[in-house]
Amino acid sequence: MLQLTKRTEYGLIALVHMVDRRGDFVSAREISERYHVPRRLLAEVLKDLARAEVVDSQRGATGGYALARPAEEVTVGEVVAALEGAPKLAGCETLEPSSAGGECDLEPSCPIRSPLQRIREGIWQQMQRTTLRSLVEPVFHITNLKRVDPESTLI
Amino acid sequence: MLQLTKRTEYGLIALVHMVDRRGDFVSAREISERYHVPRRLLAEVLKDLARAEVVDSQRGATGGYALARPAEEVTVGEVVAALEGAPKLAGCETLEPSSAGGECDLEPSCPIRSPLQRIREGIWQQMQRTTLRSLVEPVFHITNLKRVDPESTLI
DNA sequence: AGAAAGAGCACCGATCTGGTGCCAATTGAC
DNA sequence: GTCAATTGGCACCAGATCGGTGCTCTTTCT
Ligand code: SF4
Ligand code: SF4
Repeated sequence: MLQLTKRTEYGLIALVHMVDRRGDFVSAREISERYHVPRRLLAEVLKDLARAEVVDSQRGATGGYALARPAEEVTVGEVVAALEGAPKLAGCETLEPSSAGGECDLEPSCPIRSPLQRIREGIWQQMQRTTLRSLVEPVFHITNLKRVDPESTLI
Repeated sequence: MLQLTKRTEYGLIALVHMVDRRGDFVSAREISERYHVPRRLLAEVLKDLARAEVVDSQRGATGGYALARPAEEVTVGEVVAALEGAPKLAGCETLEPSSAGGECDLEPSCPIRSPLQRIREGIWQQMQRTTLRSLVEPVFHITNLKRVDPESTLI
């Protein structure tokens, strides 16, 4: 449906909350109460982010989560990839040469396969050059855009 | 899941097939056999595209579908919007002030709402400047990119 | 010992998606 | 006029996905 899942949104919210708090472990409960997000689901999401080494996790009474890297080095694309897999846009794009083959049986005659991949590449790059820092401070985002898109109000 | 639906893919395939055939009405059956796409589903999709005035439809024995405008004036974004609604990326973005309100109950405290909208805007613009013509002849697409993105190999 | 936190896993209901069935209306060919 | 081919409209289905929860176990601080 060309829409991010709630899991990804919750993950981004949590990550933004952790920006500039390195070393300070924040519990899932705290975040869930702060933003009115289901606690258990958020925990599940943060677990996945810990697996992807986007955040560090600490167990125990005063445990929680903290950014594993500075906010400038964590991209939205990375978060999306960790929580819902690399964006595919079309069903045929096998990133890994997955063994259980036949994704789409009309690949040979499909006239839109490679064009769609080009579009997806653009979306992907946009997400990869959007960092957590640029989420919390829009200036960074605009700067990044300027670098590749001089005229912001096109069309 | 950040992926186009099969409906949209089938629609794009059909539209690409109609490029440079203005005035010639192509039946859903012909396209379905040519690309091995479910005939009934394709018909449903083309019906929606006809409603959105992307294609003209003609009933009867020699009927079918044809592009309503030249391929340079039909954008991928328009097709996506017609087949799965304008891309939202997040659940809260109400394009129309929809009466049945409460999309997301944490809007007031959500720290990622407006940043996500910016990203979505970028994706949306990319789809809107990709025309049917640029799908069938990649040169157009590259040209369009050049106009706004002088360095193609960024990152 | 006890409280607070994450890890793991299974599970559920609602929604969306891909796809089909069936019939009516339209139109051209014979 | 009749027939075949086509679109239009609607309902319906099975499977996948999504949002969310329950329960138990382990870890760690107090
Ligand atoms: S081969 Fe074509 S129809 Fe099949 S998944 Fe890829 S883009 Fe879509
Ligand atoms: S308000 Fe925030 S969490 Fe809710 S749908 Fe919008 S972006 Fe997502």
